[in-house]
Amino acid sequence: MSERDFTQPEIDGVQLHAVLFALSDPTRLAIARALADGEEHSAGDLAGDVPKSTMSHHLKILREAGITSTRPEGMRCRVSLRRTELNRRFPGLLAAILKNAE
Amino acid sequence: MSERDFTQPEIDGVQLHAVLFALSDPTRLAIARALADGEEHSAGDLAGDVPKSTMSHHLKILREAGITSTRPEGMRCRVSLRRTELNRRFPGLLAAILKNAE
DNA sequence: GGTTATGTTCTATGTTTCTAGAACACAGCA
DNA sequence: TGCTGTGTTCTAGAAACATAGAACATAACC
Repeated sequence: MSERDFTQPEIDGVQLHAVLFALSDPTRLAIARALADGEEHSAGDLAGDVPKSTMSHHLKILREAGITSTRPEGMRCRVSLRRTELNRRFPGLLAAILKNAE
Repeated sequence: MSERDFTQPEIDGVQLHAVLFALSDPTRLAIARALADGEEHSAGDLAGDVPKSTMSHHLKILREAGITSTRPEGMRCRVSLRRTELNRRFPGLLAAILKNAE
């Protein structure tokens, strides 16, 4: 085996309350804001002074809530917002949250 | 003394993550949806088969998050959405959540 | 192979949250 | 005053969550 497992839910299975819960944590909301530039970021890039195990935990919650997508690239990982998909599933939701998080 | 205390935060002090957290619980999201008709509802009216102590707990969280307003009237209480105020504080947020909760 | 860099998983600790029964408080009414 | 309806507060147990150190896994490079 190989290839790390970054399973993420299909967009149609994403639950509204899970999205709201994931973004109700200040640390995770900050991560989402950082990803709002549309670029891929590495976990270390997003971490700041948060320990990496804690960061990994938060990224997992965001990923499993359907908010982010994580892709392995070499020895780091690339995290991005599932903006288009989320907007199809919950029109206007992510935009409203991110805008009001400024 | 008298008059039950239903203190609610001033709208400018309402925190986004608290709003998201309050609505991340399915029971509370259902309460918010029921209140979305713009009418005042009593706690018992909203309760369904949820025990009243549990209901009181959820209503308190919604109230302290700044989402609802509770007014005592006789021996019952009147709960309503702070829709206009919330929309001023976080434009488009509540509408996006309620619409996607359907 | 050995070393370094980047993250994940494991494990443990403490906090918060959910649920709901029991007791209490208040309002209305006979 | 007593009785009933409505809801809050108290209390406790279970479950979920946040945090973070330690160990492990993977990738790149010497």
